[in-house]
Amino acid sequence: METNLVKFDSVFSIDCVIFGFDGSELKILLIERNEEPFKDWYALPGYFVEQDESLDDAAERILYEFTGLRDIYMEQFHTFGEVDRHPQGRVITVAYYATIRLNGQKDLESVSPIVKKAFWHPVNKLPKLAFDHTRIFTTGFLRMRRKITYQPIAFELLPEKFTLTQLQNLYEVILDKKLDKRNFRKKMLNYGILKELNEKQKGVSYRAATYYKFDRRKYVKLFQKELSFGK
Amino acid sequence: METNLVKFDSVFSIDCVIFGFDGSELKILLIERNEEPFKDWYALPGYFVEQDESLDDAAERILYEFTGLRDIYMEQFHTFGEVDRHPQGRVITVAYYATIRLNGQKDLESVSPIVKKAFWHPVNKLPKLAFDHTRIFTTGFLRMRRKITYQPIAFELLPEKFTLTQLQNLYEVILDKKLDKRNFRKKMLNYGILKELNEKQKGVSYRAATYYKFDRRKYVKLFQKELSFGK
DNA sequence: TAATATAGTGTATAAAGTACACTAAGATAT
DNA sequence: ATATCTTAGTGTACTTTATACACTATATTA
Repeated sequence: METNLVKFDSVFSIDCVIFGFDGSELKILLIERNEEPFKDWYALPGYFVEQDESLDDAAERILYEFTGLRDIYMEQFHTFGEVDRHPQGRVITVAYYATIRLNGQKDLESVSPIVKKAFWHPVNKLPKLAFDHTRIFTTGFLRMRRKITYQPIAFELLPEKFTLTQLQNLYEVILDKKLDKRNFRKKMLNYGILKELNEKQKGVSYRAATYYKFDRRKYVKLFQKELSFGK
Repeated sequence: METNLVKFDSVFSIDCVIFGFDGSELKILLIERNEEPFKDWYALPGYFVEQDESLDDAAERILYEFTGLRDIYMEQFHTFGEVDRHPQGRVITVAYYATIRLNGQKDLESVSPIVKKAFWHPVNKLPKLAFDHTRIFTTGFLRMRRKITYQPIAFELLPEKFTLTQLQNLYEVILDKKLDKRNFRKKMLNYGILKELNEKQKGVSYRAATYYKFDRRKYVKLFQKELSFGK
């Protein structure tokens, strides 16, 4: 793999683990690399941080350049600094993750020559990824899974309007287990962060489900009071 | 402040937020700097990562060199990468935290010329710190506070043998609120991770309390089953 | 032996989580 | 029109966990 590549002393990079949900499958955003090392491999969107930009800014810029996605709220989750993780030199990478909704219309379009294409891939049956990106993905996935148990981040993955069954499917996919329908609904509705809409599913060949949407204001209120230890 | 300092392009560093508890006060480990920039200022123990060491290794080494402490389990919690956070150039720092017990006997002793001295300082009334270390400390403190609500990390801060009242004091200091004695004891004992010892306090001028110790095996068992969403 | 200071204990109530199975409604085929 | 299919939608009893609250026990010292 190591051809006649430039060597560098030490650089920072960013890698992004972007989760998306299409209603039934949980996906992750990958790119196909157009540059050595790991040319033609699949990888997480990620690249070097510039001298004059903060980590958060770099994450936003790189995600845009590689995939065309903008205005995605990403959160840093871990920094990977093994000595040999990059064949060209010492690269320490700060990993970010985000959860976003997949509307069919959002086309991915790279404006970077480093990227052959960007695409969504189901998180099950991930192919081998470049560098240590498989490990980065796994760490990010576990972090996201843990977070969903104490913050209802699942809403960010769903379309604007969604049914309770879709919401439950998403939880089941992420947690990888079946949940009880009645208990799930009770719990979610009790949070008080769902608005029932005056609208039902159309074009389904069975009883149409009611659509809900997410009340972002109440969500913020509810989850900003930090967990307390009780009295 | 900026004298005729070396400039560097980009480097990684480590900073450590080490919490200690002496039975009544929660403290943090600080150093007094013996080197520009911020010579004579107080700061978190932290320095540059070498080319050939991983982040975790660097954290361990730097903590030892600066304070004499060894074999401390530290956990990475955030990476700070603002462009101007270091006056000499672009320094991205990976912050670690740990919670340890303060036995009087553990003397702090720096073997580094960069450090004038290392010492424990109460987390209340922290002095102004070098660089953005106040912010790093605050982020670490909030992380630790959150963690204590779902993992009994407090045991790592206490001496080998401790009384339930000491344990409760610690929780009250960290959470900054009073807890109910009976409920606290019930909850802690219910975890099943405490062993009651056949030994009581000595030299106190009131009824002596029973000592407990922490059953690390049961602890690990209990808190390795990840939080679940229920059924 | 009285005073003081902290250790140690129980019970009733409220809230949250869990287990579990049937009816309702729309679409489609006959 | 009616029977069939498929998913939506609902309630209740039980268990577990959290909360509120005040007195007795024991060691030390005056």
